Amino acid sequence: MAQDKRQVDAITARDVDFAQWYTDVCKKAELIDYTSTKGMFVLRPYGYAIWENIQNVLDADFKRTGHTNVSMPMLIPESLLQKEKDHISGFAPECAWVTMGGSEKLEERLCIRPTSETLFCDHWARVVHSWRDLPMLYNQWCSVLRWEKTSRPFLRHREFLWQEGHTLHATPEEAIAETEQQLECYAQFCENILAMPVLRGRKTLKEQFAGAEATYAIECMMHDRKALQAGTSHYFGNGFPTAFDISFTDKNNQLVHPYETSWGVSTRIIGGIIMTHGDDNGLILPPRIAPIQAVVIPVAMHKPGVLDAASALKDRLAAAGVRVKLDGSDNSPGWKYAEYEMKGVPLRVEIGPKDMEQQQCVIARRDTGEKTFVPLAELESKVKELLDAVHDNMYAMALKNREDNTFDITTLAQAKAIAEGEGGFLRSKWCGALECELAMKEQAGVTSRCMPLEQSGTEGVCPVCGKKCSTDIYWGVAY
RNA sequence: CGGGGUGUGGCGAAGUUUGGUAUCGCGCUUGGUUCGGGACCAAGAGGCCUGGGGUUCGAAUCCCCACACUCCGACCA
Repeated sequence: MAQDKRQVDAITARDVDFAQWYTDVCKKAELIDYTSTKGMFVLRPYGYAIWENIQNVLDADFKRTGHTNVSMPMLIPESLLQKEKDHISGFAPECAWVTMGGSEKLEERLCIRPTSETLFCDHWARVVHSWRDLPMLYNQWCSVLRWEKTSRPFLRHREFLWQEGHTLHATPEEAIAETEQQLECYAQFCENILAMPVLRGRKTLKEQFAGAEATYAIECMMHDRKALQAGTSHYFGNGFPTAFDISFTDKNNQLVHPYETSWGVSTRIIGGIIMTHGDDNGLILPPRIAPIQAVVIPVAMHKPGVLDAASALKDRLAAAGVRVKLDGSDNSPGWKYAEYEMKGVPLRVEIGPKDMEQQQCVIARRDTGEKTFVPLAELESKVKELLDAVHDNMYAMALKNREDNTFDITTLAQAKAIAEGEGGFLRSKWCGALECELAMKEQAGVTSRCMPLEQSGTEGVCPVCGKKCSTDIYWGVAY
């Protein structure tokens, strides 16, 4: 299109340089800004609004299953962090410490929380006494700090926002059920709200969370065929409760340790949304979390009645429960089209003098670019219908990308060829040996993503050692 | 943490090789004309060139040292 020449702020093409495209979108869609503190970012109003919508949906889900929100301290005494030794050895390299209080050196240094298992356990050790106190179903929305060496918007911040659920149960069965329930909660959130298809699976021992007995995750494929872990759910057994001396008297009057879980989703998932759905015109937001679901653009708005007509459309949509914005600024219509495409607004509603004569408006979809003339009488129903259609199409496109780029392999050579070529998910059997997992990393450059919960049950061979085995596993290059 | 790249008004760049006190586009402000895919005209405002040392009569430019961002690895969510 000739008009494209006027795009002064065009972003890097997605398939030319995906990393640069990603950074361009984060900045130009006004999601994020850099700060004077290395590795830390500002979530700007539009970026934070996405997070708020994610919070609203997830928080309601958590509450529906009986969880309540709490707030734990930001600082952890070193002695507390050291109680569970796998945990501290996993997190020690990325802890930041507070060593001074005012001008006084502290007797014991305090870790700025990288995660809060130890804080929850410390608290529970004080308050849990009886089986009647269980389960403890807690969650907190907070930020945590990990001293990362490199950072990228949303994908890796030194400080990031997340929610961490922590629960305590009387039996292992109950705790495992909780772990699975929360994994499924995340999976459905991704699929039904974010239009992101996920693989539900268990992590290998090597990829397991520090201190966990089992780690489950949902894995998504980004447009560049790399993997992003969108959420995790851990089963801890009673390792932490034992280390922290949490015990309760059960129904048989026996003093026993309870079983624990934790699960989390962070702002990283916003990076996943961007990299799953975006295109060369910028962001494409899933309608169900888009801060603006429809933007009304008046055309030739100096002409009599146009602005009033546009305003009426906005009011009707707002009354129908649609998150809608009217852009009455004096930028040209074309400028506004490009602007809201960059910001990923799912629907654009145009109204101008010609439409007013016809008692209609124009609705353009962000995902396909398709424009439809809609009689004004059908505005609300059509907008809702299109929002669902956009969601469904976004999901279908993302699923197609994953399916087209998932390959069954039986040898290391095949794995290497695919990883060095276009990339994608590799599906194979795995014998369970760490050496074979490491060989995949060293020779093919891929790490294990997960062992899917749905196992085929068939027998095959490990692509590295050739041994007969039946565990299905996915490999890929991860963010 | 290793290897590359970059740092000049809000953004993107030119100027650096060959030192002489900063240029352009976009954006911003004001006024006017426009408005169906990033409008046009006019008049303005805004930078001691990432920071700190050094060389020099004189440094955006040459030399050291920091810092930040970015890409590729390693590591990690």
